[in-house]
Amino acid sequence: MRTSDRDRRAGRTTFTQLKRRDQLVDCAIDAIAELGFARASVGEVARRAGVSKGVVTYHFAAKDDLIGAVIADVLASMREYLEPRIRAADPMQFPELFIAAYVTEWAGYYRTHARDVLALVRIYNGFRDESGRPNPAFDVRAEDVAIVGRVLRLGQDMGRLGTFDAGVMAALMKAAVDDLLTQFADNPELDLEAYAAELVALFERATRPDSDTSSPLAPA
Amino acid sequence: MRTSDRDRRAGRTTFTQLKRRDQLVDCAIDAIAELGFARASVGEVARRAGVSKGVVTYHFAAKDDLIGAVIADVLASMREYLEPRIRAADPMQFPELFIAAYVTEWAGYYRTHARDVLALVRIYNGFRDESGRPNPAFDVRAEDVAIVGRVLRLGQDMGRLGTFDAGVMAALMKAAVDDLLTQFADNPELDLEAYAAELVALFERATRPDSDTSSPLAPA
Amino acid sequence: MRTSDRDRRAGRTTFTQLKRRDQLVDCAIDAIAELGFARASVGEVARRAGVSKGVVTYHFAAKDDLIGAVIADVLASMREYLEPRIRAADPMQFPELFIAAYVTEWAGYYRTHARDVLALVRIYNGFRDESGRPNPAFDVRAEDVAIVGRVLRLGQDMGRLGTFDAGVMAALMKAAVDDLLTQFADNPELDLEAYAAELVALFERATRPDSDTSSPLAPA
Amino acid sequence: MRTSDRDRRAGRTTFTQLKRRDQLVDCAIDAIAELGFARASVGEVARRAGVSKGVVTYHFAAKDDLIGAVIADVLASMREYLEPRIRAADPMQFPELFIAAYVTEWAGYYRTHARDVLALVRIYNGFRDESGRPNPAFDVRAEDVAIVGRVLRLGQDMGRLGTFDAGVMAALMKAAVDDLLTQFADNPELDLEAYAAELVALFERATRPDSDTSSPLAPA
DNA sequence: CATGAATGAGCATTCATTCAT
DNA sequence: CATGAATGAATGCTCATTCAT
Repeated sequence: MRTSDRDRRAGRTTFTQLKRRDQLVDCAIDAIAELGFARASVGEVARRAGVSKGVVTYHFAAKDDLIGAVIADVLASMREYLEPRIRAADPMQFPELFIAAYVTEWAGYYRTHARDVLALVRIYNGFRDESGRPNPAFDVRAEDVAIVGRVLRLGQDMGRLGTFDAGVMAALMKAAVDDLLTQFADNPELDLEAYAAELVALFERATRPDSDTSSPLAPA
Repeated sequence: MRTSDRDRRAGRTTFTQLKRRDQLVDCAIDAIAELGFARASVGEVARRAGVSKGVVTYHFAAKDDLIGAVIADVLASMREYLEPRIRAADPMQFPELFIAAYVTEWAGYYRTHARDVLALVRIYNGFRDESGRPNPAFDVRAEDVAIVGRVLRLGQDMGRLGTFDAGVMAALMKAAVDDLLTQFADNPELDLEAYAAELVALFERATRPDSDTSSPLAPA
Repeated sequence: MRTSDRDRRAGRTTFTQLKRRDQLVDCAIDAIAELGFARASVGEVARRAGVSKGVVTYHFAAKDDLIGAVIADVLASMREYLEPRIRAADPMQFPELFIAAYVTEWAGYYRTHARDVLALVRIYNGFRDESGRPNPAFDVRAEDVAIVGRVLRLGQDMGRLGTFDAGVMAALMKAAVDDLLTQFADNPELDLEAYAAELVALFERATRPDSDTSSPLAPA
Repeated sequence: MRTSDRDRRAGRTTFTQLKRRDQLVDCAIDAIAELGFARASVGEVARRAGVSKGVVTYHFAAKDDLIGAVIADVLASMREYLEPRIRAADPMQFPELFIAAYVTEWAGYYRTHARDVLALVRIYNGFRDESGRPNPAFDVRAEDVAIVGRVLRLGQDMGRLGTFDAGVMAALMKAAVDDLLTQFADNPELDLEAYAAELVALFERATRPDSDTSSPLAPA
């Protein structure tokens, strides 16, 4: 996914190219996370990579392509980390366990990749095209929330989760982990695990089966 | 609060001045909400106001002063709307009702002032000084979360709210209303009241007294 | 000399007008001496006068007119101070005493009017029109040097001064008092009288009759 | 000395870079000498160089760096010309010859480099930072005067020069050559050699051993 | 592949000037 | 007379982009 669009020559992608591209994407992530989207200029990225500005232009026809590569890269890294871990919780079988897995694994990801996600958030917040629309790469965000919503709905159908609007709950779970990242970025001392545990407890209370009706009054 | 700093002599502020300042602040809010912080240049604000760039400079010595005026204005408007309404819920007496009031009133505010809060969020996300620190005007944000936390803790002490980390819950409530704004901005068709009602239900489930122990089993 | 050119109504010049003009010229002198010619904007002058920018424009059609007034004012003040004092030395009768008078009186003038002359010098150095030519008001400078030269030549003709190029000597005397001002501006502790005395001694040595040849050996 | 500060990596400076930098410094000198410091904008310098404004920014991060380069360049050129020539007069052995060397060589330098020194003087007069202090690069000026003073004092100690305040005399010598430059700039027809010769004669008269007391009484 | 050089648009800001009230 | 308001040109600077080598 890091191969230049201008790579006319029969899809060839040399090893050097790949290395350079990755390095540039990496430096871009650093710059964006550290300085914010606005201050992360092409020149700054080149400086951090120790190369000339032209190199960036060579590998990415336009700055937007570099940003796109950052987005794609971070999204891929997120997927690579989260998907197997969440799948391991077997959400289709145990949707009620999915909530804990979702929150916990996001927190786990932040522990090692806060910088990357921070860059992603900075781009999400800072980048609008001329019409004011956000980068289409972020449609994936909405999709993710939709998936979470479907899992929650499944849990409800299975009677393992209580009554609530699955869409709202899914959006809130996303908002919760987003906010956790922001807090972590502002305060690196934050205990991610403890915070995540609190969130899990909180969401479990909010989603557990409706005890009132099924009820402790019923015979054991 | 929109009176020029350069108006040293006798604090005089003419009506015209006030009107222009308000107009400029208004156009700045529009521009920021629509185009994002980065694209909301002084020239763009002037264009929207139908005046020359110099007018902006005349009323606001520097762009930061304009942004500061936007922040101050929106914060003041938020306070003016929210404070009496939330106070009316008498959070000191009925902390458990505060949650509903908090979420509902924020949603109500968004119905008429989404644009303003959106601008505020855009500034919050887009503005970093050279050291990367956010605008100090936003310390108020942390304070607000702290206040919510204190109310929740009070409710716990009064036995009206269950066991949970009040700080985490307060942060999540803030994140929830922030996210609601973002969704509303992306989709103006969103039913704010319905969404808010879901959030209220959700947070009430998550914060209600621990039924297991206090318990319906106890004699009437 | 401080009356506005745009004073259309039958040459009338009210007292208030005069006072304002003088005040503005004064503030302009302050601003130029303190901040340099470039930073002495119309707005700055107005600020120092405690009036609006429009007042300056009202009294001086253009900024150049204000600068012209400053030049004229300071030149007039210099004349008023120096002319009678130097005339008192009776240069036509005693050209050899003129040198001491010239240097001493300039130094004396600086003691109370350094600020004014400093402003003049700043204008002289900072002001060029589009073609790069200095303000024509400074032709007076060359005239002054010419006059000094004539006095020196007279002294030579009278045998009271030695052999030297009167033009060069006159220019150097001007350069000497100019330099004295600069040094005084940089270091207000400078002892003007002592410095002037040294200069006088120096110039007397350089201009005294050629002792070797005309000589004390010659019969009375 | 004209190498960019932004050229961190391995101090590499290409030939082209050097040429462009020199050209820009040259054009800056021209612009400043011709139009004065205030009117010598970055755009003007670029126009004279026949390049876009961005080129100047590319080679000099800020305008101050360009000005700094002009100062450094001209000072270096002055040193390169004057130092060996004045040293050749062996001022430590013959301080009385130093005066002639000093004045003559400055005049000689002006013949080919008036434009450069003029630019330097324009900068000296036009550049103040916000606090009103002149550019620290000009401390060298005071140092030079101090050195001249020391040579004069040495001459006095050796009995080769008369009684006078060496500091005042040194300052006047500097003022004299400065003034010579100004006159030459205003009038390119000026005979530098002749003028310098007059100055030399003048200063020799002013500094020669005190003949009155020691001497004409002595036997022929 | 990589570089340095150059470009030009855009930005915030300063400032002299104009003008209605 | 005086003011506040508005204008528009110019300035220093940043930056994405282009290109010859």
